[in-house]
Amino acid sequence: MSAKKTSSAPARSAKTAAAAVPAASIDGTAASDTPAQTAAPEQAQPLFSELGLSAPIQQAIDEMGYRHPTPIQAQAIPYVLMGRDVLGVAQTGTGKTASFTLPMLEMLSGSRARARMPRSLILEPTRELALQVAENFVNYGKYLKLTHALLIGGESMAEQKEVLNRGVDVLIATPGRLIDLFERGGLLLTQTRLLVIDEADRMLDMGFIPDIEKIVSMLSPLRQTMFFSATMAPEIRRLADMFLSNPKEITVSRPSSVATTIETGLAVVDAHDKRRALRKMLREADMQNAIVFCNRKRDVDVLCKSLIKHGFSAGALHGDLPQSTRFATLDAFKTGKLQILVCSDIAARGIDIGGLSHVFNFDLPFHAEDYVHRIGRTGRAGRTGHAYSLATPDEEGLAQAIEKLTGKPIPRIEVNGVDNLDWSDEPRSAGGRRKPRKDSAAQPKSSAPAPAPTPAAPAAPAPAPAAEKAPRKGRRSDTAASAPTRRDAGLLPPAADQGIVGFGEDIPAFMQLPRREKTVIPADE
DNA sequence: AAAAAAC
Repeated sequence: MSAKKTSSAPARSAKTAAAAVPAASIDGTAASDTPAQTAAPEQAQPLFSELGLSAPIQQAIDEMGYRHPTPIQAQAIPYVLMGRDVLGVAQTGTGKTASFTLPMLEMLSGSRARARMPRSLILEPTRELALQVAENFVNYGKYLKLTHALLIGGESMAEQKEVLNRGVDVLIATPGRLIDLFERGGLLLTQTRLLVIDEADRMLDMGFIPDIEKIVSMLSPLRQTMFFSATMAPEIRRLADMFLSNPKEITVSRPSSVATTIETGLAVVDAHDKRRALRKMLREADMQNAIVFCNRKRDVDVLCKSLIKHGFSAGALHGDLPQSTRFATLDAFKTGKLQILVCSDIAARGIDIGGLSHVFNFDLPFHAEDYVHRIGRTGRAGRTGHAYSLATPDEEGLAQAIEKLTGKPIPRIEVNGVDNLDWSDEPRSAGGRRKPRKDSAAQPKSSAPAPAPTPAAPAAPAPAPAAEKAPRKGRRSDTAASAPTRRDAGLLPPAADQGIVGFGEDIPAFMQLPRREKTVIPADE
């Protein structure tokens, strides 16, 4: 497949991209996620060569060193090739992605794409997952002349349109951009006969289902549909009934229940001690690489900066970062250039990183099920994983919800060098949810409180601090004396990198507050 | 409460 990417995604080593398909054998034992393979190794395992894939695809599989399909692959591929709808209940790490990419390549290899009419469509909830699927197509389609396009937000639409105009065989998309482009007339889905809805449970959580319904309604009812979800909640079942017709249902479970392959621990500390506690844990862990989850994007930035400041090799990943940074950071982590990935729940599910030794929860997740997804990033391929969490004394409820869901208590652990607390302890810092900020030096605070940074700040014509209260609007008309600019027309965001101009010495205090992207790390010791 | 996803 000649990879026509609309993204500027960095090249990926075959090893990491192939991680969705567990290696057949590394050290003599089946590096499998499935009980079928570990429980009955003496049983003859199916071979890829028996699945009816043609020579170019088989050769790509061979070259990547795979001989045995995973259970979901062995079960799904024949049915997909038969033209059946498939309902797959499987998580990442089971080889799910190749269970649809391989037969899709086979079915598409006979003919060619037509302009603006993709022949197949794969829907993914996040851009990172979309990229991961695209890499799968590149790897397995290397001996086919098929094209694919990545249709995701955050990147140039013109470029994506151009690729679509030339015609693509496989379109891999996140819902927002797909609908956007469709509504602009850049896309026709009438010829799309293969549809994959991946990570359906997550799409549901993220509120994508109306979008998915809309997209499905654009497709021909003659299509073949593959629908994947990690769980089969009633709501998901209802969706499956709506989108699929007489599907072959395939369920594969992951053997790694939390207890057996992941060692867990929970330390209760004061909020002020969290970063110190984490550093201690990071230093004392026998750690190859680690993901650290935070509940908030802001905290991801703060924590990552702090870790770097303390000499750790860390990078940040969350949805407010530019797309190029997101892909580059993930790639650096996967290839070992970064040891620690600090992220939001953007990476809690789906993203497949081979050989991750540790997961840390800097915050306990709000929803217990997210805990399971987060720590499921480690403990793969037969190795013991490690998942350690930090909690504050007021978060007993979150911990209990997790223990109830998993049916296992999380052993309490203590971190050296910080106050190890108990649920009954009072938070050290009084004053409710917000910690009192000790950032006096960084922020020039005049005796009068700084005005809120709302451009709409209405009449406040105090004489002396007049300049301080000047709304941004005034600044614009000041700088753009005569000719209105695109920025004035609201076509461009306010200049981010150009310092503050137009005030001479009298720059309003609020404009000197740190910007979001210039994260200030509050003191923690 | 938070995160993700379109400009």
